[in-house]
Amino acid sequence: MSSDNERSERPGDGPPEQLALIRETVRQAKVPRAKPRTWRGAALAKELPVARVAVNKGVLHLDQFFDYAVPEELDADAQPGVRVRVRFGAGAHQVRDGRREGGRLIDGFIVERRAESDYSGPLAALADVVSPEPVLSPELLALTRAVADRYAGSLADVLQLAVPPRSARAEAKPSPEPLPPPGAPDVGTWERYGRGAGFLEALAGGGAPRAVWTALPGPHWADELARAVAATLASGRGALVVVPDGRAVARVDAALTRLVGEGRHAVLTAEAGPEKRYRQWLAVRRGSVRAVVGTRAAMFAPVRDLGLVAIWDDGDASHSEPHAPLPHAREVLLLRAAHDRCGFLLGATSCTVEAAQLVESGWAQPLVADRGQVRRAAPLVRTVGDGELARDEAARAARLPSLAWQTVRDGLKSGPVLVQVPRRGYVPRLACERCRTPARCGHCSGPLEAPGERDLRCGWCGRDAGGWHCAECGGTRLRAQVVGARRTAEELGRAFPAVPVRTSGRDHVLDTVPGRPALVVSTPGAEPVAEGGYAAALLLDGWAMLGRPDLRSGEEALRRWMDAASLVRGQEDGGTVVVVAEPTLRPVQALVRWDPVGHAQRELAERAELGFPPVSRMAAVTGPGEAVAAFLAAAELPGDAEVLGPVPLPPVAPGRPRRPGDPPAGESWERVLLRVPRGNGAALAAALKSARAARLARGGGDPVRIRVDPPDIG
DNA sequence: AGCACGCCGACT
DNA sequence: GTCGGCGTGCTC
Repeated sequence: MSSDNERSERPGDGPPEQLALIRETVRQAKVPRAKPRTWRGAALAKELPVARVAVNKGVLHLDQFFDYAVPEELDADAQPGVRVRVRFGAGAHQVRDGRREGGRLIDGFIVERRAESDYSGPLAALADVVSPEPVLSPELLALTRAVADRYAGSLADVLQLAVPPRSARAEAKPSPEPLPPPGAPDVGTWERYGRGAGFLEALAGGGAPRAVWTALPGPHWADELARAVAATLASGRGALVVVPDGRAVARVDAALTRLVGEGRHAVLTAEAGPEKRYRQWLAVRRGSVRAVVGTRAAMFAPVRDLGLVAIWDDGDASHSEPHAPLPHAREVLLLRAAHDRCGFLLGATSCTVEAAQLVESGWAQPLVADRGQVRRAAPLVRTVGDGELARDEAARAARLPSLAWQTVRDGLKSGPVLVQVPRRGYVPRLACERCRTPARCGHCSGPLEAPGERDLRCGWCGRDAGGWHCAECGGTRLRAQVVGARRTAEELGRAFPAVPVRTSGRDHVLDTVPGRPALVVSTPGAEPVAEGGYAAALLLDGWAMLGRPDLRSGEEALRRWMDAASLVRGQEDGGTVVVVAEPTLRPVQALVRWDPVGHAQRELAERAELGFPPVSRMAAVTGPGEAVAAFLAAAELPGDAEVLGPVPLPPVAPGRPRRPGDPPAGESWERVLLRVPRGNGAALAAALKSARAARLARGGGDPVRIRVDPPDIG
């Protein structure tokens, strides 16, 4: 490539034939040699002439380091951690016109300078040092290695996630001088939690406490996170906070600025352009700022002397990285906490089973408020079951129960009222209009769907269900069990014509709304914060959330309800929430009692009984049936690994957004689940990795997809 | 992934 | 005899 020639022929480079070094012909190279080659005749670095390079190529069986010779001209710049270009490929040994030809130029990172190589063949020379900026520190290398191993992925894939693309302009700018550590903050609203003050003190005193924090509902969580960061900064160490989205970043950023001023922390989000992002990242890497708040990509931020890693709302799906090897921010931060022996804080209004397990295993202490605090902060929650709804004549006409109407009407007297509706695109579950029995397929009992206005078919087997009648009451009319955001907004708007209606959803997310009476219709996750809190909330998406046949559906429904209900005033201030869902269901009861931890503990106990994650570690292998079978036959799985399946994967329903791991359109794939006891996850990942490497090396058959911690086990 | 080496059939 | 098919294996 011409650009390469330009590089290697720039002034200051040695003569190409010298760079070509030490290379005898390929034929001679085949002759067995007793000793490694010497660098006869080549102008090489005098000290440590070998650079060990992590080659940035995602191919799995190349997941190893390669040694290159360091030419004298590159000696000064070729330090550990810098980006380099190297020739890589079978042609790299060819010598033509005294210059090494062939082999593609690819990117990599120097991980180490050494005196000699343990590779027996002749070494090629580094083609170039891209920049003298050492971006891959030993700590970041160790972390990315650990993440790759945890997820049976390659180091190169993880490096791609961890090290942002270079921007020469950003590198040219010097980062600002670091500010001295701030003073330790006072406890603020952490006093509401039993061990909250002690947790902050431990951080400020240089300790490494680990906690799962169940945040009280209300607006204080961002400030409380910021105080944990400030306490860590006060100890002279760095801190890292990962939150689900840009709105949450902005809240923590603002709280942190109030607490420690500007210049002590960096914000890392995808929203900033690549150059700005790299500039912020460099400021962190260079030690100019000691604290980071950001979205999931920030989980790899190279914070110096890490004293605390924190994650907010770990149940939020955006903490799952959608690029290979699909790591989850919580798991990456757990690896960092273990590796760096730093503090760990997992906070959420609700509670995932994984969080409950960190407490149950004794690894983390719980940070919870007592029931009195909870009662003060949480709204009054009331339920309307579907049966009740069906018997309620007024509700049938208006599609909303009278309790809900009453709550909205009362709430609007004193402030804004939040209405949480399912996201558009959720396929509404259909039910008998008269008795509310879910409509099921006569052949396979799958749920019925109405993709068009008129069509009616089974969501599992696809059979037409035109002549449906209710198996319970003989009714022939159906209703959607959830109502769309727009229609609900319209109806409520018509019912309260004097009140403004605002909507917040995917296309257009409101950040805040004023404290005046208004109807605020929002999809889950997009709820704006109301000044002074909402007077009331109506949670209408219960059917959509709980109807899904997913292990997490209960936890997920509770999380979304609690996130919305947290924006409502406490019950002392009249805050009321009405949830339209069957009151006997476990997540509904947990919402009424405001007991997310108890819910997670019960889920965890159930998973333990069934051998489900996180009590066990699972991995999914998917692909064409023969490929999955061949892969399993060749893999040397750990002795205690259970093989579940294979089962055919349901084809991707038309219209459903594609997720990573979905088969290509039109293909039918199979899936096998592999299960090992907790603690043997590393062995399982290693076995999967070497099996895939062997398969790729042989070039045999269709590739399979491997997913550690599959999210959607039935 | 590329790319070269190597051991088999049709051509000057 | 030699050119070239693409099966197999390596890349510092």
